[in-house]
This record gives sequence, C-alpha cells and structure tokens, in this order.
Amino acid sequence: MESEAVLAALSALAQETRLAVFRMLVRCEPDGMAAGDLAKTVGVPANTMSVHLNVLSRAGLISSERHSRSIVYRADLDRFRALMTFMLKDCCGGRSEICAPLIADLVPCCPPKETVDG
Amino acid sequence: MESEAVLAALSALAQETRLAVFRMLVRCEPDGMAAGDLAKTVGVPANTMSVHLNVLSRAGLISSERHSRSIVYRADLDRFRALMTFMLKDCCGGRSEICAPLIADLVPCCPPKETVDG
DNA sequence: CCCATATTTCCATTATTCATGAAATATGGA
DNA sequence: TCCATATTTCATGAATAATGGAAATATGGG
Repeated sequence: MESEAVLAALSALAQETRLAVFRMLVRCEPDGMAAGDLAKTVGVPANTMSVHLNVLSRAGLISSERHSRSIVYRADLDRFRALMTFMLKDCCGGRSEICAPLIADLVPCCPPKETVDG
Repeated sequence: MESEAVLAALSALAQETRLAVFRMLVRCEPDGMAAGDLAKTVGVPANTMSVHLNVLSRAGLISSERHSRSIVYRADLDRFRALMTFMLKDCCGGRSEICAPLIADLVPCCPPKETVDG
C-alpha cells in the first residue's frame, strides 16, 4: 500500500461519522447497507452521508453497488487489511518483539487457520 | 480504547509529516529522537515540527523527555498497539474468519511467543 | 550575568474540511 | 409521461488545521 493511499485511508477514518459508518459496514458484511439506511442509523442528512460515503469510497475503504433504487455500500475488508498491515509492519520493522504482544492479543479472537490443528 | 481517543489518534496519523515522524520514532525505539533532529530529518522548520509533535503527544502516540537542552521524543508502542487492536477488533467482531488472513500475514513477521513450539 | 543552543508559543495567513439547503440525477411503478 | 423514492451534486458559510516568521522560554557553559 502506498503512503498516499495510507494517508487517504487514515484521513477517511479520522472523522466521527465516517468511523461509525465504516464500523457499521464491517459489522454488516457481507450484506452491506443502503446509503439511506446508513444516514438514518447514524443520524445525519442524506446529502451529508453521501459526502462521507464518497470520502470513504475514494479512500478505497468501501465499495458500492446499485440495487434497484438503493445504492448498497460494503466495507472493503481487503483494503482495510492492507491498511492495518502497513501500519503494523512499521511497528514490527524487523524487530518482532515489538508487536508480538499485539498478535498475541488478536490470535485468541482470530486464530490463523494454518497454525490451528486441522 | 475510547472512541474519542481513537479519533484523535487517527487524526494525528492522518497527516503526511506526522505519519513520517511517527514511523521514524517507531524505527528509533527505544532511543527516541530529539525534536530538532526530527525537524531536520523530515525537512520542516522547528516550529512547525513542534506543533505536529504536540498533536501526536495529545493523541498519546508519543511521549517526550528532556535531555539537557534537547527534548527527546519516543513512540508510545503500547498506545499504538491499543489503536490497532481497537481497529482490528471491529474487523473481527465475533467472526474470526474475516481477519484471520491478516493475522496469517503478520505472524511470519511477529510470531506470538506462546503458540510457537519451544 | 551573558551568550548560544534547543524548543515552544504567539500570531497571521492560507488551505482544507464539514454541514446542509436546494437542485439535479437515477430508478421503478402506474 | 408523471410521480415518488433514493441518492448525489452544487453552492455557500462556518469551523478547523497547516504553515512559518518572530518572540518567548528553558538549559548549560563561561
């Protein structure tokens, strides 16, 4: 992931409404949610929501697909993962002792398939 | 980590100079780097750097300690880890299949001590 | 105390972001 | 075609952030 894209993604998430929207969309995976429903749920006018959705889209964090009259938005988990990986690789930077605790923190929640007995 | 603190941290990192500074400080752990050296390295005036360092400090991502005439800044890896954990817990959200690939991606770099054969 | 170094604070300017009413666009039904 | 629904785009004002010159503060050496 390029540094420019990382900045765009961080900027996109560094705003109350957009962070709430993104978290909501992550929880709604893989169904997604329509723009109007997001506006109602988060409590902002439709046009304001539209602007925020556009920011998240340009940052590559969400995608959209028209379903009849609605436009359904979905979180792009691959992109989000790429962002997290970028941030964490800095943290590791060849010295695995630094972020091993983070991995240890996450593994109970998300065991990597390969290392779990099959 | 509180949502407000998460927003402050994301905002702090969502700026070119500050992201560069933070990455630099992570790489300089545990020695840290003086404000003036950071300004020279990143290529901004000392007063501009001071403002950015203050933003990162208020977000809890860095700490400072005076060493004689210099003020040495260090990355707060625990805080950074807390931020990453907050972001990733959303991603998992009870459905571990979502971010297991991210863990798999990171584990080669940072094997958690407990699950590696001894 | 006086000076040099290191950093921060103050201030003004410019740039960016946010919010929202109003208008425009896209879809589907009668 | 006309209408209702869903969403976006446009225009504008308000708020916030970024930058850097100049001055202020803190430290250590003589």
